[in-house]
Amino acid sequence: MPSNEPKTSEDAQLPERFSHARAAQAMAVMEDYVEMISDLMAELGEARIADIAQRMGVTHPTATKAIARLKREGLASSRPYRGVFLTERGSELAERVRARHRVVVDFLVAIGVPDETAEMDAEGMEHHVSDATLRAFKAYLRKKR
Amino acid sequence: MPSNEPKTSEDAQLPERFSHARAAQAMAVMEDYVEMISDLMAELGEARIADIAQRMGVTHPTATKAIARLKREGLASSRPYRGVFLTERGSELAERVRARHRVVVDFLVAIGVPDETAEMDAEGMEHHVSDATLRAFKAYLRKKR
DNA sequence: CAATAAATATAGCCTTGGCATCATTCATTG
DNA sequence: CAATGAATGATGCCAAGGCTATATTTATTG
Repeated sequence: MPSNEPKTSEDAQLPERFSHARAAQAMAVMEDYVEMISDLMAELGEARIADIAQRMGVTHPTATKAIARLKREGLASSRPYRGVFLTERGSELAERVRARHRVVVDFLVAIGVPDETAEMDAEGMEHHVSDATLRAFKAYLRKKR
Repeated sequence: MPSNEPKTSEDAQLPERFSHARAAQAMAVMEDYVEMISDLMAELGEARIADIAQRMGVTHPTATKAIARLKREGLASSRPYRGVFLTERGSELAERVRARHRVVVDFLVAIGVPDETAEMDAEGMEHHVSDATLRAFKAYLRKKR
């Protein structure tokens, strides 16, 4: 028999799907923090550790550690006892994330998901929404309106 | 001023959204393994560590550790050098996960996402799809067909 | 039925993202 | 301008989920 691999038409899960999902998940936390910092700066003029932690629902040490990672990745900057700032790259990421989040929430609401639930689900789903899927969401919203 | 909290109408992210997403994420790995074990048993008659690891795109020790957790959580059972089995609870979970996965993929395809992308995105998204959102997906599919 | 190959198990290490606790610095305000 | 309370920082702990490397067991086959 020439073929031992599962037929392409079958659903016998390729490992790439899982590693891809794992990679997306690894970005998720950073995306959330970056967006939160951006929100806080817009709302309050500054992003303080205490506020970040409170809104993320974690303790300060956890927030501090996350921000340390953002700094390592070149997305944020901060000096002791001062607030946190986003770098150019951080701001750009925040904008993309914010826009995507909005589309996902709007889309869910548009297909009949209650507002609160849409917010809940979007928070986790958004990190796994590819550009292609995002375009499909947008297309649906355009058509519907 | 009587109110210091952000108005309910605003989007000032409640911490619950994030902790909820984190909780969902904590379940995600177990859901994936349980579904994979179920798939392998259906396809090959047994679920061996090597196959699980290969399909999940991880090394065997990683798969072994994940299965140890499933056992601790009462979702799977296994004896040394024998395959892995699902408990009653494990099988039920696998069925729910499989059904949800199918709906998410079908839904994405229905709104115009390419098959391959739908599979990719669904793999990450599905774990954050609530019952309410799942119902909305199903409703859309019914209407569309 | 012994030798070898393939699976499985075990151990140890790393990173991430949680936590609690304690020390330090900042900022009010008495 | 000192004292106190609130933020921040530092340290150390834990579990999960990756990995490599090294036993050990099982299965196959010469």
